[in-house]
Amino acid sequence: MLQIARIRADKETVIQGLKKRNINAKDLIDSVLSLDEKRRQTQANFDNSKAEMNRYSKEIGQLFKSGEASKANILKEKTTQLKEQLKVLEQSLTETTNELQELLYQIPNVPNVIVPEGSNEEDNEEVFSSGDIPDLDSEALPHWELAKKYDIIDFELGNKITGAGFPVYKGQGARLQRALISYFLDKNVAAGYTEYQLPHLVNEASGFGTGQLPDKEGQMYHVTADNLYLIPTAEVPGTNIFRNVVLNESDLPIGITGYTPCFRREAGSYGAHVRGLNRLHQFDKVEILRVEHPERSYTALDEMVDHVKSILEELKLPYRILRLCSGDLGFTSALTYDFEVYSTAQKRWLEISSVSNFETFQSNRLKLRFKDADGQNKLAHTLNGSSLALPRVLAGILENYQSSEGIEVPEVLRAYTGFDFIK
RNA sequence: GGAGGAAUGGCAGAGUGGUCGAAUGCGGCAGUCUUGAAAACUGUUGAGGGUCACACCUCCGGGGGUUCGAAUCCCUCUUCCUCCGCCA
Repeated sequence: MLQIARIRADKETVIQGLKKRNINAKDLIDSVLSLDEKRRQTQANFDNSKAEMNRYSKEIGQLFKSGEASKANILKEKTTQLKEQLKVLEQSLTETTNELQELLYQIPNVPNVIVPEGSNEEDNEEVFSSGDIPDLDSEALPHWELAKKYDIIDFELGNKITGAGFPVYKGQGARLQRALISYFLDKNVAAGYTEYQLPHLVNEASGFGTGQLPDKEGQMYHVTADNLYLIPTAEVPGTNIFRNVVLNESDLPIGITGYTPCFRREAGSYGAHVRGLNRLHQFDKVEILRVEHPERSYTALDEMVDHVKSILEELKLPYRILRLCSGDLGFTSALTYDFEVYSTAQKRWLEISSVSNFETFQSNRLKLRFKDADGQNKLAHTLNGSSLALPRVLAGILENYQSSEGIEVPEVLRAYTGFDFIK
């Protein structure tokens, strides 16, 4: 959520920024500003009436104390009309505030100036690529075939137990998964992130805190009996640690990492793109998350990108980094880098990480602040990224490391898996 | 799951209808004193809205209600504690 103060002070920059997202926000911003004006006016009216009422109450109290009950009762009668008026004003204030809030919820984050203009993923800007795409022979298999051949992932069993999109990892497949999780977490901890184990279900307030609610309600699994939601990403419980928190400036920066399963309904997804591990209802992910001083957040973003890079270098997978264009940029993000690994057998790129700076967009909604040197409370910047999403990394490993002898385990993982080859 | 009790400022802890945004203690900050520090003393110390700045308004777990007036009374939800039951 954008700060109303920013819109008030810097209306044109906001409109220009949103134009990049192909949004003509002028009318929306104008309604926001006029509603804001109305809200403040209503607030002032309410406050004045309330102040009057408070004066009456005080006076009545004093009259009762000094035994002048009849005088007090006369005053009491005077308050009835005022009371009615207060009720009306309060209702109007609530309505206006809510209306304003709803409009603000509709406005996406203002893209950073370096976000390239564009309408869809075609316009994303490749900023880096690394690793050779192996020249596989014609017998190269896509990962779902490899999974079957080596009996390491059982999609049908998942269908039986739960439904489509809930694969079962078996034997070396399961151990490879566990190895990846441990390896990612160890890398993150070594880079200074504090490891957390977070709840996999969250309440409504947390859903609102990170913006999954009310907009994307249909994307989450909802446990209606207890009104809890299965997390679609560790970002939700991880970021809500900081809901309604005032930090000391010296607490910053904060870095957190955690492994969680992620649950996504993916309503409306189908076809070849959801084949195998490409798109699942349940998958594993290790997340990194930072809370930063506004002056440092873009340095932090670069650090995060470099960190994820180093993981992919160690895994020796062919990958590229994209700077998302304005049309592909997420609602809450000001700047996002996507990491994609090349799926050699499918001949397509698979997104395995997305690293974003939200600036104050999340913290404004969360009320995540820090006390600066002058004792002022200011909104902190939040960032997060995957390091990494497991299924597509696994797909990348299976496909890129395959040979007639089996699937070689990337060297860095061998200490974790305890085996060098999947045969 | 059942029965009781509780939730107040960074922490501890008073306050059971009327100048209570809230006593007191601890902690934090500033000052006096000191070569420096400690101790002692003095002052200060929550958040949001609003204003050029004041004024003013809101907030005592969340939501709703009663009342001229609510931290205080009522309803409801949540969380914590004690006891019973169940259980990895």
